[in-house]
Amino acid sequence: MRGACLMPTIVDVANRAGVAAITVSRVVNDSGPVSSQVRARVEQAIAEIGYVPNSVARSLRSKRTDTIALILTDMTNPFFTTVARGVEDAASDAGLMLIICNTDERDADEQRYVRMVLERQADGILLVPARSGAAAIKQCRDHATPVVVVDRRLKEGVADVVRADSKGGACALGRLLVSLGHSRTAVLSGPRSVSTADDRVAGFRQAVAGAHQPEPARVFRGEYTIESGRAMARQAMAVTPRPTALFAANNFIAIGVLQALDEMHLRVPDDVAVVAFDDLPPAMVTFPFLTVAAQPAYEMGQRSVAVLLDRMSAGAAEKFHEVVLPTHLVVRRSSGDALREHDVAS
Amino acid sequence: MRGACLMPTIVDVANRAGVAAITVSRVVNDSGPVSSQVRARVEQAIAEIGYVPNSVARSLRSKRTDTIALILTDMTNPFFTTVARGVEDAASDAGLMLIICNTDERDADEQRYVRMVLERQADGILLVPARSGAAAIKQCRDHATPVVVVDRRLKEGVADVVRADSKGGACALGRLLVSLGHSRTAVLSGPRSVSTADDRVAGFRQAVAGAHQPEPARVFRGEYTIESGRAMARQAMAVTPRPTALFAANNFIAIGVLQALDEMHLRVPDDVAVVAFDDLPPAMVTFPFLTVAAQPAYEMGQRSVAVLLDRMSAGAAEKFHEVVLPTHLVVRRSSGDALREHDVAS
DNA sequence: GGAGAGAATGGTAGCGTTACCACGCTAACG
DNA sequence: CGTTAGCGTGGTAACGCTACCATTCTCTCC
Repeated sequence: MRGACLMPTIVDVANRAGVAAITVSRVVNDSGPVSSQVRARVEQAIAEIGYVPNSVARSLRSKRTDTIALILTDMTNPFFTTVARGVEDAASDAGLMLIICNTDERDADEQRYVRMVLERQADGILLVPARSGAAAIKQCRDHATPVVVVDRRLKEGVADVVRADSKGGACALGRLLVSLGHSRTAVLSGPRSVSTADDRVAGFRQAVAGAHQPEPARVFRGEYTIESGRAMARQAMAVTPRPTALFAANNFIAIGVLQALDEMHLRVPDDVAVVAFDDLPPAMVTFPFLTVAAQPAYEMGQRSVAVLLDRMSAGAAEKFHEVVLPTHLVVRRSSGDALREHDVAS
Repeated sequence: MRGACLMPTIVDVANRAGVAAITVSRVVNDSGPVSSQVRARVEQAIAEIGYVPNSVARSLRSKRTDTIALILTDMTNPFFTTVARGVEDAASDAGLMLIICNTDERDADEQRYVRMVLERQADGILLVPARSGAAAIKQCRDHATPVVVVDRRLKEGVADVVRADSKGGACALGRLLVSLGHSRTAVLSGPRSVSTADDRVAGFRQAVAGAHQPEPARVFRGEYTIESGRAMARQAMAVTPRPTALFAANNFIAIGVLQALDEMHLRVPDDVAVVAFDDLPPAMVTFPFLTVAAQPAYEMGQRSVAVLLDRMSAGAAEKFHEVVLPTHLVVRRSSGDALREHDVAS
């Protein structure tokens, strides 16, 4: 069978076993009554000719591909790597294969990928929207394909959403800094059109404002990149009097911040405290140092698949759900000890 | 069209444009001569009814799915994350979608995934074999589906291979340690059935032996995991006289080693030098510390796709290629300075 | 004993697309 | 002027599978 360019089909199996094709189908899919003798004959025939079902043909007929797609911004971001792994495990458990696409935050690529995935008749799509995601979601709806939006918020009731509590996590970090005696703080966040970046600013400011601090947190907006984190850290530390604590709104910004502070010969936490959103998986960091609001990335991936499966069986009529997962405050050395009067004054 | 559960088909477009289905097909795929008037009419019809081609039907007819699969051990390993990103980018450039599967080094899962991917008629498979990969490769060959083995070596001429020069990289690290004056060294490597683990041991031993050291490098074999790295580090440092330098054969082992040394209150590089295979992406580590043999992970992904595309157009007859990418020695602080006589004696 | 239920099997007709072949028409050529 | 070439277009028949309905044969029940 190796030499022949034609793979054996269900009819070949049927002929060899002396039954009808549909009977073979029933054996393969366990989708109908088959006597044990016939089943044995069919299974033997399958083994003998090395039959492998063609799921393209099956999908054309059955309208199901048992395939879902995960369209995200960048799988090399450790947070999304972990989300993706959670998705893959859950998909695999449900008998689904996973297609992965990286948009690098580009709307055009997002729409291109959604289009390709829809052409392939994926049963569902998990989308981390680059910007608003509006066009992508419309494409899916027009094609009657379920979508679940992952990690980022959306205008109410446009699609199912699974995300972490960015505002709450940022608020917790803000309260921590306030409790340590910091009153001059800065948030270094991501782009304006990205909901997590907005929420983290809002949560942090709320914590600081709620504590009746003399001045609100200063806000810097850039990209979710190391380079941008570096630039924002320089800007933030150029303000006089300079902040005593910085909040980096994601892991890449945090790394840029630490690098910039090092270049400026500022020690963390002695000269300036640093807290951040997103933890790094323990597998990637030898000695954890950053105080963070950790997101349950793996669970987010798993839950996203669960919500997608629900939507796939419920149909488009059911009203949309929003799952908001709690973040977890992990206090490490980068946030430092409580400030003494002396520190605050200087 | 949103309400109707039936998507418009090529025939709907054809009727609306007043042409035959095949003509629409030619417009969509640019696969034959079409007059500009007809093309315009067809394109208008497509836009009006929101036609999206069904590539399942196309694949059934054309025998091409424009989809490839990457079956690897664990996408959360930063090395493989980067490989996967290289694969995805190259696949996307070639108009292919990418299916990703994690085997966690389990042969059974590898075969299950290969089977699922073959059923889906993927045009090609990139495989990081869990163990020998023999069964998986046979499955692919029986199904006349091209495979490229990534990262790991294989018995000659079984399939195309794209990998890094594990032996050379390990050898370079060994020579570095020797040149720094180390004569009591240990290799902490991965499982016996994994070629990279074997090659890294062999390369390191060769460097040490070639330098006419009084004693060969001690060898410890475990898993490519943090836990195993930890355990091997404890074993290695329990030997008397204890080694002055350790070589961790991958990134997870390296992290385990550093953690174990810290727990034993041994300083790196003062008390013991450490070198490792695999670098961590700059995006994940604030202040790089480890001296490593860095693999060109992203390029490995890209090259793998290139080789797969070649194989897809060449057919199974052409003889197999092996691409071996060079590693890059990056000397940082963990390997320390040259030992003084005093250090060696103690 | 006839009706009804259900188990075991098969026949037929597509699913939506493209491969293959055929046709008519215009242009170019000896 | 007939012959060839090739462009533009269409008809038909698959690709490999399963939904749907039909058929046969038991077995049970009143």
